[in-house]
Amino acid sequence: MTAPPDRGTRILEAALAVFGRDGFADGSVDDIARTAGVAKPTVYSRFGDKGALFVSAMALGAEKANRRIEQVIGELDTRTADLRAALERLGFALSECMVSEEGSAVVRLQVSEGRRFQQLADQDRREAHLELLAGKLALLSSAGRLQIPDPHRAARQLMALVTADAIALSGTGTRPLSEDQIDAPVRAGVDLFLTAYGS
Amino acid sequence: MTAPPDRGTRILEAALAVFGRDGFADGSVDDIARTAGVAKPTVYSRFGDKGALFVSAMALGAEKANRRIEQVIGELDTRTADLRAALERLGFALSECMVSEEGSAVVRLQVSEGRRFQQLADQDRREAHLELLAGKLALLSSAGRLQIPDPHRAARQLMALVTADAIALSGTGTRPLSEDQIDAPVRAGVDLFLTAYGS
Amino acid sequence: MTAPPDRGTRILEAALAVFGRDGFADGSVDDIARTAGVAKPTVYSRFGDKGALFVSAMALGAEKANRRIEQVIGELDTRTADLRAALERLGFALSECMVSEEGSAVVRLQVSEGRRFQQLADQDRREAHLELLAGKLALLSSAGRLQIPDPHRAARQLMALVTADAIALSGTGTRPLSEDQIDAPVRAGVDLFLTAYGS
Amino acid sequence: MTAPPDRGTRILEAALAVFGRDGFADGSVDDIARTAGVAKPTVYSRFGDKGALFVSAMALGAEKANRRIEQVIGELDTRTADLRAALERLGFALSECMVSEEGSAVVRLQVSEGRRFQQLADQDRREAHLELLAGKLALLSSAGRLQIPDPHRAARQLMALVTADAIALSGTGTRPLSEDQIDAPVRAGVDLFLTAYGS
DNA sequence: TATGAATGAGACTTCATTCAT
DNA sequence: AATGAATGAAGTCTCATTCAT
Repeated sequence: MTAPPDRGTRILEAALAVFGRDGFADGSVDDIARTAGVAKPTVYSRFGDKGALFVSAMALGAEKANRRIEQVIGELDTRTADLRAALERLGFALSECMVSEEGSAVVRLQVSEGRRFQQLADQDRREAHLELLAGKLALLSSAGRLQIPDPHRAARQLMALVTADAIALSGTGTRPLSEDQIDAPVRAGVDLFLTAYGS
Repeated sequence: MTAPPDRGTRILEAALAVFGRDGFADGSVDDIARTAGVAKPTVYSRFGDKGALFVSAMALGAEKANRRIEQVIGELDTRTADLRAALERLGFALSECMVSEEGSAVVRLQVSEGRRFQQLADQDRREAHLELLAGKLALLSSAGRLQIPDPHRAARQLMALVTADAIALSGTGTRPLSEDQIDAPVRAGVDLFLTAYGS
Repeated sequence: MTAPPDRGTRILEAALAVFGRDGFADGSVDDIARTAGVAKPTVYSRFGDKGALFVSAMALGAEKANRRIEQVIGELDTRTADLRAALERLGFALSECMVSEEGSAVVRLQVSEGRRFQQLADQDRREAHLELLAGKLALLSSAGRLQIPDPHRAARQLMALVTADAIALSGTGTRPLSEDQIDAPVRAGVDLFLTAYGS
Repeated sequence: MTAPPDRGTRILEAALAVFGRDGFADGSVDDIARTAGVAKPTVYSRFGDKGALFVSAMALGAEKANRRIEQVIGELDTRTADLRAALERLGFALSECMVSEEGSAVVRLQVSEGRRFQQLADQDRREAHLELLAGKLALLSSAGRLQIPDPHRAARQLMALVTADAIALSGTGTRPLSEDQIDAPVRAGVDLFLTAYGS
């Protein structure tokens, strides 16, 4: 299916892996070039300098993470019979996005390097995701399954309720979580959400 | 009032400032020593090496942050007439803890260096804070002001609802927030909380 | 005649000179790089670290010294008319090898760093030299010029007799010797040798 | 018997041990002070600086080594029935002096630091030892047991013959020797000596 | 265009040496 | 006289970056 990635992509993937593992300052361009199987000057001629390479690599990483989140939200079936179960599935999947190896690496790098590279903020499509989720909730409200006066606000709240604990408990992906450590907060969050907004 | 801090403390304060500004890898011991007004070997003879210095500095930073959070939670008056206002004040104050210059620096460093320095996890007293908050909620429940079957669970949820947006919107303290960006989510969070758990 | 030596060789020559002058611990890589006319990282990328550089430099030094000794022994003419004179020439030359600037530097470094760098022992071709000399003595014995039951043993003895004093008197190359300080022991040594093994 | 050594002596012993183990450059004053159980400034106030301390420590070490050698030579019984055995015993004992832990350490330091500290040459009583041995040989010659025209010269030769191999084979005390590696050259050396000078 | 080799700058760390007590 | 703590200087090593091929 996937064609063998070209040089540029290979470099970005390598950069993402190395920066994700070692951080920006400790991730070495040498290491990246070696991992990508190219010579160092190739990296420089393609991407300028380490900072630009980092921003490009993060664009790739954020893109992947964003797509995954969008897919997860997209899969919320607003016409399901069992709404609670559907919301819980959404919550599990979102938590998984946050604590997964790759997902959490991107988050960690955004947090730790957000100050130095303000551009990283532009790569974060959080607002878009909330918009998407708000749309779903609005549909559920229209259908009379929920009573939601402000869907955007509800979307933010649902997101916070189902992901906050996974992030905190895992140390932003640093420590592995048991199934229950993910499940319990999600179920509790959905429960609270339905209590407040349920019809 | 406060006596001039001794050398050891001055070094830790300097380390916290420098690491908070530049991160662990890019924060230089030279810079820390200069900031503390001591010679570099003094730093080494006191703290061993850069990693140990970092852990010690983070202990100081976490201690400060923890104390502040504990104080904020402690100030929640469970016998207030206006419960909503009291919870909102709590939410504002907690958000402020997370996005403040020093508080967010500690959080960023915990996130970015948590992998390299697993000890940082031990400095995080999140569970203790939640216990404290759960106690307050249990009191409110006993007093009939709220209906809370599981106070620990409710504490987690309240914490998530009132702080998640401030953290996300500020880029973990990286970008300044308008008053409203803090207030609105807090008010919404408290509202949801009271809707679900209110008597 | 000799082409300008390449970078690697220049570095090794410089290292040998610096280590020979200052010892391993006090010989600085900075100094070596400057002497070789290259930048410090060039040294590191070529040779790994200071220890490996030292071992490589010693390999070069030992190689030179060994070749010289082998040549000296090789030049012993077993068919000469004046055997005493030939053996004395050999003794002078060997002594010269031991107390010469470069030769003694190698010896000093082998002695002082032999513990830390056990590999240095492998660079010492003393046994090979003795084998060579033993062969010559065996020839002389076969020709009836000497009566030598055990040529290896005799080779060791001759070597000891003609070099021990030069080494000791010069402080392993540390102090200059007068002609006579070299000549007298050599002559005495050869004399003893011929007295014992002469036909 | 021996009173508990005073502070000064304890420092010198410690210095000798540390320098002997690590060399002059790598032997640290900190380490010496710790080993001696005193504070660093005590070392400085007593001995001036590291170089002076080294020279003093070497004086102690050389003194010990010299005394031992003098005792060994002194024990050569010129009226023994079995002269060969007596000379061999002398040779073994001298070899042992050269390759023993402490003896070889002193030799290595003299070799490696002889250039920097020319004073070390004055601590070497080699000529005195040879004089002592020459006296013994002269007695043997007078008694008709040996035919020695020049006792000083013979002393030098005997010394070289019986110690050179032990020193070379052990890498100046760096590598352990088997019994035979010491014995064989000594026996061979004495044999040669007796062949040449025996009556 | 891709690379092997080179470099300037700077980081961490250690040590001999000295104050202040 | 002895010490705990402090420091200036220096050394090894690494890295982002650039020539020359």
